[in-house]
Amino acid sequence: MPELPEVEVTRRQIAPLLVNRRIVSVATTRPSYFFLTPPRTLRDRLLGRIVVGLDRHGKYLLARLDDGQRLLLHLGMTGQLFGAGATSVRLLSATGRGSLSPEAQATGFSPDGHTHLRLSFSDGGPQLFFRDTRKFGKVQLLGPDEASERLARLGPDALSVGARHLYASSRGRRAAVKTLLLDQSVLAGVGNIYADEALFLAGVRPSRPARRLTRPDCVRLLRSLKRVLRRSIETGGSSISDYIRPDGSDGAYQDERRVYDRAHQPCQRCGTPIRRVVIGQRSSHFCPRCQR
DNA sequence: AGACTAACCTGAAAGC
DNA sequence: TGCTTTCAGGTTAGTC
Repeated sequence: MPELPEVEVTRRQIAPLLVNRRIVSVATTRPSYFFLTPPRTLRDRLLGRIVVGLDRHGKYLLARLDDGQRLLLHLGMTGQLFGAGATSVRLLSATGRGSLSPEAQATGFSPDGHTHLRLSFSDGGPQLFFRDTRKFGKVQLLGPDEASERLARLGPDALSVGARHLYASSRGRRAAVKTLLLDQSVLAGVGNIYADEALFLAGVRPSRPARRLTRPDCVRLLRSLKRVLRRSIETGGSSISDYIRPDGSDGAYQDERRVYDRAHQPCQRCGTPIRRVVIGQRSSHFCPRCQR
């Protein structure tokens, strides 16, 4: 369940392991739909490249390469990026690349049969691993022109979108507002946990038809959403089912959630038991009294 | 176009 | 105890 905050925390922790390093070997598991770009092609086109930056849009990570290609990574449900196999941290810092945090070394992760991608670098430092038990994650290499085309399917990043956009997108939609928030082509980055949390904070019931949102509703909803997302990034994300940070530690936002996975427990604001319903094939949690 | 469904995958948890 | 079923979730292809 990595959503925007977990992906952002991952981006920040993994960037030092990737940026300004030259790829010298690419190891993968067998071809599968996990590899939108086949392993062979990946290897051919990644060897010798230097990563010049690591960006995020919604739940996607995009590694920019020195030849203009972009490596797109999606963590799906259970994807984890981590570094390991450091042979010389000192070498890295000595070459002026910035030092890797000590935590980045001892991750508690270890490569196994679910580790689908391994990158090694010319400095002999830590390798980068992409592990994904359920293989809902994605790896795709895009040419300079393909990247924007691929991202065009996504709406603006949830952290940078305005209430007007949400209001406009909600017009004429009979489906639940919860579904709207989860629609990555409307806004990118929101998943099940933060949709529920934002709706609670805004006092909006997840089942409300999107077209019934007023402008003020949209303002409150977006404000709540950003607050929840920012706070989660601050606390390292939610470690609810599978997610742990690249450095191996747990996030802490799960301790702050108000409704997600709290069915039958009292609402922290009014004491009414939290309810769970299914909307758009997703479990949704809300307070029947605080959310209308 | 929007709305709804099934499929992809695996491990944990619940059911028997 | 041990086998079987159910469930979770992000995305996409397919159908109406």
